[in-house]
Amino acid sequence: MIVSTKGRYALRILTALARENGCVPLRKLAAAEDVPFKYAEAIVSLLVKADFVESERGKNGGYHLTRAPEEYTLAEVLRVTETSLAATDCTGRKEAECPRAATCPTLPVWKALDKTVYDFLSGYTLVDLMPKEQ
Amino acid sequence: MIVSTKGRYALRILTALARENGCVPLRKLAAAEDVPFKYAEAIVSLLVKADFVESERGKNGGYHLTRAPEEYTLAEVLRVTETSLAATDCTGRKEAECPRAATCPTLPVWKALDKTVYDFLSGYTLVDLMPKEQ
DNA sequence: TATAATACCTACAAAATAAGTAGGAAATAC
DNA sequence: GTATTTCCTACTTATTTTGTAGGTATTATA
Repeated sequence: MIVSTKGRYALRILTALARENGCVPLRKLAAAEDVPFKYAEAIVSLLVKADFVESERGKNGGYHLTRAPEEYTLAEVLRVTETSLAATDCTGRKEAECPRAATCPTLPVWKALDKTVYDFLSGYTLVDLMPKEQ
Repeated sequence: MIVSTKGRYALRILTALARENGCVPLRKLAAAEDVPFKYAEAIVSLLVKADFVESERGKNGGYHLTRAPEEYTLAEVLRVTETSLAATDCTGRKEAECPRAATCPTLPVWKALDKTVYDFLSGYTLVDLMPKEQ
């Protein structure tokens, strides 16, 4: 699988933030988006580290986006939340390990697949995940 | 990840078979391709069920392909060996479960991604995984 | 200044999946 | 009848994913 529950939760949280204008407490976001609150905390901490959101602490605190929604591609977001976006370990976590790599005829196929997926995910932004009004 | 160790082992076994003309015992294939023998047994049993290979039992037995190597697309093979080729649970194992499905704005994106990956994998066959002679 | 609401942090636990093993029964060439 | 093979069931181990528990630090506001 390419996109885990965690990644989809991250996208839900970000799109929920994109609908608001001010600072939104996580408890509210998590409840609205059906994300377990404590898990949401772990996820948002990744989003803060990646500078996708900024936090305000203390009472009335919460989170807000740091950019316009159309400036978050799915590729960028998922690269942060997924352990690996690579098609296989051969091009992901164990890329350096494989003794076959130099001559492996399959490796170029996985690399091309990685690029295909990455290009696809780069073609969508948060805006594409927000229900249109009509 | 899209393609597991199991799937890659299956492809190795099939390409190894493609290089031979007769019936090859699994013990030899597994040794040549660095696949743990017992795991290889489990994998080949899937390949038999999918009619990708045929077996001959008893002494001098083994396996052989049922088609020409160029008639096995990666998509076909991996659909058999991977738990799910879907980009997410939303389009895979839990497709029917999600109460959001009817209105989810993200679902069409995952479906398009699934198609992109599937089309990519349909564009390669075993032949593309076999080292060229020169 | 106390209180309540929030972000933030570390460690742990549970569930699911992937990867691999063990031990044999059934078939077949020789 | 023996050696070699496929085939079958069940189990084990490792890894990853998905969460949870319990607190500390920060801040608005009554």
